[in-house]
Amino acid sequence: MKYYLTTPIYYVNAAPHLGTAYSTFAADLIKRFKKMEGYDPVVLTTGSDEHSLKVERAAQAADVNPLAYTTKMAAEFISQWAKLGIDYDHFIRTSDPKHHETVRWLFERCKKNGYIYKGSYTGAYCVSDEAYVNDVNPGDPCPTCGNPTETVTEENYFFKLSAFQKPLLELYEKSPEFVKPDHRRNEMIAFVQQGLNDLSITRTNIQWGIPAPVEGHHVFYVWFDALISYMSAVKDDDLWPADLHLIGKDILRFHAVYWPAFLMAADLPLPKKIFAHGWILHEDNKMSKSRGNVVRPGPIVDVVGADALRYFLLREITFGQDGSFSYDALIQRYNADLANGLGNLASRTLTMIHQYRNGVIPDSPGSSDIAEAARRTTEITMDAFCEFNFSRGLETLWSFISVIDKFIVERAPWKLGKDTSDFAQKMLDEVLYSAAEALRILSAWTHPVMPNSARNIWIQLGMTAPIESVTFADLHWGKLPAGQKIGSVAAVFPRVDASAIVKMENLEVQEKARQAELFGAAKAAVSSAVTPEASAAAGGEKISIDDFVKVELRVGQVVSAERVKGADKLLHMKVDIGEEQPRTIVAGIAESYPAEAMLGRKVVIVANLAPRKLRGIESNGMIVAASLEGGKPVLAGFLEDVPVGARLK
RNA sequence: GCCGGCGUAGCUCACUUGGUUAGAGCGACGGUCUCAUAAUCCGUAGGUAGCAGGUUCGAGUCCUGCCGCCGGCACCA
Repeated sequence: MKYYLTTPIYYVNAAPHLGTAYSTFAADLIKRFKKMEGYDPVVLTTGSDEHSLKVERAAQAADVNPLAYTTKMAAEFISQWAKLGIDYDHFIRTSDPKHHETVRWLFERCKKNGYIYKGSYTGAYCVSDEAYVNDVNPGDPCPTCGNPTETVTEENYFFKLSAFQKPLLELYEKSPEFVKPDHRRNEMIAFVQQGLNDLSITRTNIQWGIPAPVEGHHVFYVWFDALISYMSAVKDDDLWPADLHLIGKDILRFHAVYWPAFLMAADLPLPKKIFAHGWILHEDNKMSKSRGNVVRPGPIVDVVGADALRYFLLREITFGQDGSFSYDALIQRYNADLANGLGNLASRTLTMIHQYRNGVIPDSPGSSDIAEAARRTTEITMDAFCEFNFSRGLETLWSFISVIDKFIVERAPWKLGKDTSDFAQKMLDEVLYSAAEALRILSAWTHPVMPNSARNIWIQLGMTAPIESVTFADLHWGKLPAGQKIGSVAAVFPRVDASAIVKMENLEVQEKARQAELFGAAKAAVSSAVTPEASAAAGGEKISIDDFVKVELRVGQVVSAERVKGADKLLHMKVDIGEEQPRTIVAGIAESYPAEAMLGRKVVIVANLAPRKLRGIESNGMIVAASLEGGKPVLAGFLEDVPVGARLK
């Protein structure tokens, strides 16, 4: 029976970091686990999401065509995955002609079934960026460049998402396994119950995208492109539907709502399961470029190996929840679990077999207590892994390790070795066989999580069949052949000390610089010292002084401020900017600035912004604040005292 | 603001439907063994189960209120 699973396809504007590596590690683990369960073939798809205006611009700035640009970026992912030892089968790029064909095919099917219509899309458009701005109301300032947006209407193709409210709710109801974990499923139900709006699925202002098979220039918009790659990758292989889409919680809605709706519209089978995992936090903070706390996997792999990182992430973090990464915690777990635990068990067991039995596995049925412990360990771990509860599964395996360690100490084989009586020698055989057999089972079990280290132990045990071919049927007690000659012993997880952290941190600095150069190739072509983000933030083009003076910035003083009822972020203020009446301004700053703190405060106001109603209150202007990605706004202010009404220019 | 979740030892978490002195791993401390990677093993310390009430013979477990944290939506950016 086949098993087809996918990672998200990764957007090529940023290099792989710990979060993307995490998704991919987990997918790789599940692939190997499913193989052990006996599924065949087990196919894993990953890839790159390459179309967008932003990519088009970045390529332009780098003075290369978009395909050349994204090829370079995709190559970075491919080389990272190689370094991390990811065993994927397909790397699908959305720029692949095969994918273009699939997208158009799916579009035609949806259209034939009556779920596509041409309509007009009205949205906020930023003239200076020449781009539609999503999730912004017309008249709001553009989030990228800050210029006011305009309301523009454009002919677009729409997907009738609204028609799928009921079918989706039925799907969630009938297939409780479709969205996992359960609380995510509940969120999706709540979201769909609120009603669904049709989706605009094409754009006319983008060149770098998949042309829609319609009159005029229309290119498919992100989700009616990226999602379909899961299908494109295996279109000819009879693998659809996917058994699992593994994703991060941030893109759940697209996978759990849009994607099944597209497929239903096209009358195609639905994926079996969408599993949303959590985020990796860096020392309890969300990783983001603007905070500069992004951790990359490469340096960690260079110092402690990919297996150690994989083990850490999957053991430390309950799969599905957010979790925290720190170099410190990594090293601690490495030493405690891998070096002192599994590594040491392998080392002591194999050394004793060399020492007392000339490197030959003794002939003994082993201890029945240990055999029973092994059986229960497999049973519990199997349940945990089947539910993708990897941390629980690993915990179970490690408690088995401690059972063996305890068993060895109780039987004291080093004493038995000195006792030549038959009884003692038979007992010694039993101890050594039990430990070795436990080790064989443990290495097979840990193979999906730590492929290289597990193979290492497997080979040291003298096993000849490739560990990749092991299935759970091979895990029964007693399958370790007596008389087998074991290999030479070498530490699988040498202990590391705090200097490893320094090494990783130093390498991280280098890796950051390397990636910045790679992904910042645009900067050389644009202008001397601007990064791609900065140039994008500046709108990608220069404006004249005339453009600037159109924006009337004035100093104002807050004369009253109160929270807007029913909104977390809104502050309703009256601001004196030297006019007869104070202006009414509603601003989304309440989370960082309580009303009391605003009273009397001098602020910078965009005075000639078109009025806009927010929660029923007409706002006449906007307060200038630094807006950090994912962070709270910080108000602009002055170091010297400035009279109310003064113009900024 | 609406909906949902969580709050148990220094850290990470467990405790099946309410039932004896609330457990585990890591970390700390003390001891032990010598096969082993200053590893293993044994032991010790450490918890008013967020706070306050209530139901009950009995509550970490059920109910209410409050405090704190998180997620989704709204809203904002």
